Amino acid sequence: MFKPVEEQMKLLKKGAVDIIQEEDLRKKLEKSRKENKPLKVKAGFDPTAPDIHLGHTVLLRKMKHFQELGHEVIFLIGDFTGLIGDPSGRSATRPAMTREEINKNAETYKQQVFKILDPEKTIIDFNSRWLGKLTSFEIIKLTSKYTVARILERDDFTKRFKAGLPISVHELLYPLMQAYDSVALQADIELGGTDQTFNLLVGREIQREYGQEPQVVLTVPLLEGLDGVEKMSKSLGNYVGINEPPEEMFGKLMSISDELMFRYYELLTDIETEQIEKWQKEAKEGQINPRDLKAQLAKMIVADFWGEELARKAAEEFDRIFKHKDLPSEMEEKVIELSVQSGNEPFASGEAAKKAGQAEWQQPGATVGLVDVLTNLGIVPSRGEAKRLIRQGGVYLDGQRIDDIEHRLDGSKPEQILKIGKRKFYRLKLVLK
RNA sequence: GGGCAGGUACCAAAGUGGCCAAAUGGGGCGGGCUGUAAACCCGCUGCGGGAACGCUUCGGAGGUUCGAAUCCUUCCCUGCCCA
Repeated sequence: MFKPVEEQMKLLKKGAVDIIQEEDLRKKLEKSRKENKPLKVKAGFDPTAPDIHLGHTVLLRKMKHFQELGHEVIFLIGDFTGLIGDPSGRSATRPAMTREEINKNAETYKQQVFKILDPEKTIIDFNSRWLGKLTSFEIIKLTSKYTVARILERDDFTKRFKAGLPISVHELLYPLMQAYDSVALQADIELGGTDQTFNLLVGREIQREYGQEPQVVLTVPLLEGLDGVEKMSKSLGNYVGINEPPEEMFGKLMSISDELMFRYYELLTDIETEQIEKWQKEAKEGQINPRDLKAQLAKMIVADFWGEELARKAAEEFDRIFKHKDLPSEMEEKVIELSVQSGNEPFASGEAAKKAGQAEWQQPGATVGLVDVLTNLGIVPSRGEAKRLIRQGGVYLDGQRIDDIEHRLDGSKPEQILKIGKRKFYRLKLVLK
């Protein structure tokens, strides 16, 4: 039933940063094969992000590898630990979440992970199931199995400690709680991003304390976000959500740097490393246009979530707009109501306008200022922002740049294409009221 | 419990009675160049106003002053040292 150990090892090692200990993993695989019993593979997810993005999929893909090999994958939602706030990778205390938020996010997770994981083979669990039941006595017993010095070894804590930043006591408990998850589940393997290494290792120690065979820790790299520097995260806004529409996804992926593109190939596709390296070389030597490679990557990733057909369409749409400088085939429609009343009340009222020699403002008929259009439609947050945008030449009406902040629209053209910056298009409708 | 140092815009960080809507850097946005890449160049970046200017902002609340981010009181928060 199970594939030969070395064959399994090859797939599992692909893209992994660390396997602690590799020998232990091999042994576990051997035992599983001999007894024809799948390994319990656990990966914990913090319920902070309501939307799964490509960063999460690096780990999900690794989970899928285990599923493909016939092992039991547990998608653990840290609903209890979410109440504490994971300090990993943080320079500040993470705010605790409410029960409602967590539940809502957990639901979203469930809906999304199956775009990658096999629903038949995935067990979803919540750590509140056991952590919520621990008595004070048991918690203290758990905490007695680890020392403060060891917890402070952790990078995040050390950094914060040295920088004089606050660390709350409950944060120190986090690694222990997560470790206890492994005890409760009797996990054979725990997966996580490299930022989780410490927590995962504590799991090994604590399992030993509870008389279990320590889990194997397998870490995957953190995916850099679109900026190529920070890790991909919702809060940094440098992410590609797996629920995003194909065009959106495609566009975002086309905006990444060349360097990052190869990284994404490595971590987000099944392309062999050798092939990626070859492309890298060819791009450098000018044999391949990096743009084309990027388009291929974008297409592949979009296809993972939306299918080939939609991916192809997204690519076409992209070319249409940016290569051929054409209009998108679909644009959001925005409607503005014009009324004679509003038209007769420009910025300054009668007296003031006259004084300033701005009699032309008094034109009869229904008009609306472009600045008002932008703000009223919620395209920009404030009028100042709208003016800045116009003044700097970022606003186009029917392809023509408008850089006059006093530009007004009347009803003569009931429908126009409003373009903001390089990539935002709207179908603007003026309705006379 | 005592002593010390701090809390400034999205972030970091200057400013220590008027010239401060607040230097500088990062980020963001717009423009240019491009391959919606990187690098680079230019501009903008509290709110309202075409502008003059007005309004709100420097942890919270009070106060001194013609005038406060800057001085005083008090409260909250953080770090360090001592106990």
